[in-house]
Amino acid sequence: MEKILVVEDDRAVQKALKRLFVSNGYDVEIAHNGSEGLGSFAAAAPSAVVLDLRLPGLQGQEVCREIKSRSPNLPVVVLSASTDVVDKVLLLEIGADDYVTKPFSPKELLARVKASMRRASRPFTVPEIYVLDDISINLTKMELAQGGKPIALTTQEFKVLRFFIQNKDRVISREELLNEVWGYRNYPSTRTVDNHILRLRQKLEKDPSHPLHFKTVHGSGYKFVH
Amino acid sequence: MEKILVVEDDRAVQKALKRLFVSNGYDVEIAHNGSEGLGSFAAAAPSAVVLDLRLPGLQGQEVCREIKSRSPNLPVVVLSASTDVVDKVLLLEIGADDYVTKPFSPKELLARVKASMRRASRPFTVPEIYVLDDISINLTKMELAQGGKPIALTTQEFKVLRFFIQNKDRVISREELLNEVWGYRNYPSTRTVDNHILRLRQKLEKDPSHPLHFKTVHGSGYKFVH
DNA sequence: AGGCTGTTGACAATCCTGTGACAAATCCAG
DNA sequence: CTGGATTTGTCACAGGATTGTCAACAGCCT
Repeated sequence: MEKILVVEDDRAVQKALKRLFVSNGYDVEIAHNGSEGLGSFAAAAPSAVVLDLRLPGLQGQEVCREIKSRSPNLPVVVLSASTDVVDKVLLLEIGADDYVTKPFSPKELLARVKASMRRASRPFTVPEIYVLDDISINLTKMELAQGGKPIALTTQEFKVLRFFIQNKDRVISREELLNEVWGYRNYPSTRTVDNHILRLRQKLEKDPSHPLHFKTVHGSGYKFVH
Repeated sequence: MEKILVVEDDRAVQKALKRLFVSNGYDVEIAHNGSEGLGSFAAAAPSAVVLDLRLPGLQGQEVCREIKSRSPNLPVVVLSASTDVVDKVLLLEIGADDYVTKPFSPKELLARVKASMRRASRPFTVPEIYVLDDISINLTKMELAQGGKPIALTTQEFKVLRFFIQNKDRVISREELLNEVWGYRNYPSTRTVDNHILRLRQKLEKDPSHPLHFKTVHGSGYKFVH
């Protein structure tokens, strides 16, 4: 069974989190402060960490940084009070995978933890440069080129493309795509997804009306094949 | 949020159960008698049912049997007075997953309900690729192939196929299939099921008029064998 | 303001599904 | 065994749901 480490000093929140995760089939390990958290992290080998940024003693940020330096792929979801200035740059800097502001809905927290674990468990390492027919896709530089000539993709288009490459052969529902690429906050209509697929087809497929790579799976979503 | 259907005529017990489950993070639907229970069961799509065996009107046993015939995997936990002769054979016969005798401790009931839900949610592990004669069925990619050539299945057809594979050797009634594949909301006619079986036979059987895998069990439903 | 991006809504095209009708098979009572 | 009743197999079709596509709009950054 997958184990989740909860680092949190507030007893009431501890209890609520424990109940939430246990009732959803996870093991839970509780740590009351930062140093205890680091100890448990080493001893318990959790699959994910839920970390309150406001901790007595060793600061939450430090704990996060430390965990991430030792296990870069272990997902860490951060809790923060809504009054805190949650700076995305800070979160990025300390290596958090996601964050939730208190008060949070249990469902949302659970969804985020699950999502981060799913991302982390994807061992499929995608090469830096992915070659699709005569198009080369540089996933880190966010550049595409076809026969020496660059192909322009917008940021969003690129995110969608990358997600499809990372999940090639798997049927992706519009909902999953919205969750994973757009994030939980934004929820544009599903029509948006279709349009992005349309643009990717127009830019990447030889014959956009008979796509070879971006297949539609009627009633389910889309699938990238190669 | 997971919903629990409580079928119980005693107001006091209703209240206690509702409090118990709600305070532990579940949704609760109350039905006061058997026929109401069956109605709620169809409408509310609960994750578990707590059922008092002593009901006015339609007997509790009948309700349990009925629920189980429609959704064999839905956990049903039975309440019975301690003076009742609780026969384990009877419970088995009507399909109950567990039982608790009154007076019961809330903690124990909760634990049993949770346990039965956990058991039920454990998905029958099916290999990712299922091989049926010369057809390979990739259950995650939603792809079928026969001798290198792909076989096209619609989403609905695929869902039906997956359900049969997951329940191989078991006789599936049309009603159960409608519940499990189509969902509680939609209720197309049972003729629909026959047509989907027909299509699966045409696509997957060597001789569709003499099916080797999708057997019909006259008067009961269908059975997938392999 | 002006250009670029992302999103939305409308409409058409396409695909899928449920339904009913009839034929075939099966069951059952006599 | 036999005939009628019930259940199932099979087909074609219409309506509905899903998707492709386009144009226009809103938001943002410069």
